[in-house]
Amino acid sequence: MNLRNTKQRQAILDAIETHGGHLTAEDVYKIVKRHHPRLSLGTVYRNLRVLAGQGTVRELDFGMAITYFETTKDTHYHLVCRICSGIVDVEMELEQKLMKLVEQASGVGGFQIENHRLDFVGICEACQVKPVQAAKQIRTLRAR
Amino acid sequence: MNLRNTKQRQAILDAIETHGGHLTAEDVYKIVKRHHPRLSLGTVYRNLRVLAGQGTVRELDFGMAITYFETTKDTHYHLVCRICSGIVDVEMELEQKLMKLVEQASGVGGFQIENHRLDFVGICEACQVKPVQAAKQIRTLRAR
DNA sequence: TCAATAATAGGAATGATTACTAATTAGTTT
DNA sequence: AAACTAATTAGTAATCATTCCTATTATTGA
Repeated sequence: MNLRNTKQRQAILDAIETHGGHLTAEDVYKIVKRHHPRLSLGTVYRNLRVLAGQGTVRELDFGMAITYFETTKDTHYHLVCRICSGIVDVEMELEQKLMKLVEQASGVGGFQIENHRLDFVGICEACQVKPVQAAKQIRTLRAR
Repeated sequence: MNLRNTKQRQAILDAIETHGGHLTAEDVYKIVKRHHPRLSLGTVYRNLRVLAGQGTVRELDFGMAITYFETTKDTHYHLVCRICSGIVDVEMELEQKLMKLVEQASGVGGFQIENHRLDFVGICEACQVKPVQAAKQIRTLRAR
């Protein structure tokens, strides 16, 4: 099953690399559709999975019933606001420190670690000020 | 909106505290239903959310289209197998180290961090041996 | 150019989770 | 203990992000 370099796949990757981080599949769909009007949402999902499998893009799951995607070109972690679901990037390089700590920990056994996910949950600056309006948003986001 | 101590809510919490970690809402439903035959799945979801809001249980989202729940009584992190979706616990206490590192990082601004999520993705011992059979499983798990 | 087959568009199906509502309860007050 | 009130429940319908299915199209290697 050799991968082919289709226009759609390339355009999807371009969209993710051009627009900073944290795009939903729907976001990508809207962006790419501008130049590929016949694009199908299924194509977006399929390619995002392919690209994630290659390690070209990273899937982000914050427990909000929706998946975000970003390029793996830059390494950073995320602050997720539990009120408005906003995402802020934190520049940090922890890879080696974390790996060292895990190796020392008990329970790892023969598990072969490939990568890790770390994110911080809390309340962003804006929501500390106006908590009420923002509160509605998360309910909507969580709904399916 | 004062919380009440219903039999169902207590039984749901008991189930999570009794059975180690990583239960799905469906798991909890089946366990509690044994003693509360008229239990509704919606009641389980609602109470899991209430308990998570209280900080009594922790929600685990590994990007597998399903949410796991566990008691917050013990602190540990998780190794998630990307083949069979199995979960292994790692005993480690990083809270303070991580918090110190984040404070030094750039981009945090006025964000008020309440807690964090850290998990490691890779391949468990079993799936390193027999990768083929296991491969099917994840597709099923990911399907909605 | 041409065959082989990966990928696509479009739409239907899936399934975890949430929403809704009438009936039931826990906790409180008389 | 009876009455009261708001929280909670059971049961079921609805939601919606994501996956699946299939006929058609496009890419690539020969």
